[in-house]
Amino acid sequence: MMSEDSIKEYLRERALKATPIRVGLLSLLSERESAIPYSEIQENLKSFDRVTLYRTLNALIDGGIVHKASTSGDETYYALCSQKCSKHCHKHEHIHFKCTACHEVSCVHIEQAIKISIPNFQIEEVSVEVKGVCDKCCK
Amino acid sequence: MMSEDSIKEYLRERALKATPIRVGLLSLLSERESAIPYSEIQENLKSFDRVTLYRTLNALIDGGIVHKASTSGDETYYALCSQKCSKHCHKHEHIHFKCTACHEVSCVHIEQAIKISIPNFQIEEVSVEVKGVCDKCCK
DNA sequence: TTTTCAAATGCAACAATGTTGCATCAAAAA
DNA sequence: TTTTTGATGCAACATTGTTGCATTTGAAAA
Ligand SMILES: [Mn+2]
Ligand SMILES: [Mn+2]
Ligand SMILES: [Zn+2]
Ligand SMILES: [Zn+2]
Repeated sequence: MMSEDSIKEYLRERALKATPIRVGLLSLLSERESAIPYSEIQENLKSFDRVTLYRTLNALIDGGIVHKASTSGDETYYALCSQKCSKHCHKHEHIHFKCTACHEVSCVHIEQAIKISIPNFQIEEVSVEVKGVCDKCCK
Repeated sequence: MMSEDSIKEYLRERALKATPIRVGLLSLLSERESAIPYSEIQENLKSFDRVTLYRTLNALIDGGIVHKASTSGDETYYALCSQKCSKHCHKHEHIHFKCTACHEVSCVHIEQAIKISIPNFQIEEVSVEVKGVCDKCCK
């Protein structure tokens, strides 16, 4: 949950104009804990043109503020990056979890570092998507 | 690489009619080591209707013969399942690797079992997608 | 071999996602 | 306040994926 002012500041810090759709998108993403599917974002920002929304998403992904949290399949989900991300370093040390009960997709930090090694392959990036039941739905 | 006859037999074993597009799709998939993106499959089977291709892909996925090897993002890739898969058990103990040099997507078996645990979450399925440089492109 | 019929196909139509070009507009700097 | 670069809206387009329905065909039964 970020205030409108801190969102505007955050954008300008990263050399992005603080336009209404950008502020709207970032407040939407910041007021949720989970990632949001494209269709729902569009629904929430339907006063803006769909093309502009796509350009906005891409601009913010480019700027290291937003990332896709796809979870293989149907819809594309979007979530806020940690403040550590930037245009030039856009790495995530978390997994994406899709709950089969509530269907929420969330970014989850895990303790164990995932180390994959394959003989004669050079590993650059590992992404892990997990399905299961989230803590809220478990209890 | 499977012969046309063994493909037909394989389909009938799983209660699927051995139609031309199914045989065509399976020979295409079996003559490659890597997964194939949808667009390329369509290009190779363009004598068939696009709708039929989609229905074929779904039927074979349903039957435990083919699986998606998505590798987060743009295109959907398809690959043959191991012969162990079936309609009712469709599990894969391998990762999907996308080479940033040759852009091939492949199913790669790894030795280490990936164990993810998150406190208070129930894990059902873990899928791992890795980017890097494949063995062919490394040497 | 011929008959039969459920299953598979092709076609038309549709919906959703995503992209590009271009004229206009506005945020932030000068 | 003016300037100007970058952001927006609109039209048009491409691709992916789905559904309904009439027609055809694979494979089993007769
Ligand atoms: Mn994430
Ligand atoms: Mn695979
Ligand atoms: Zn849940
Ligand atoms: Zn390669």
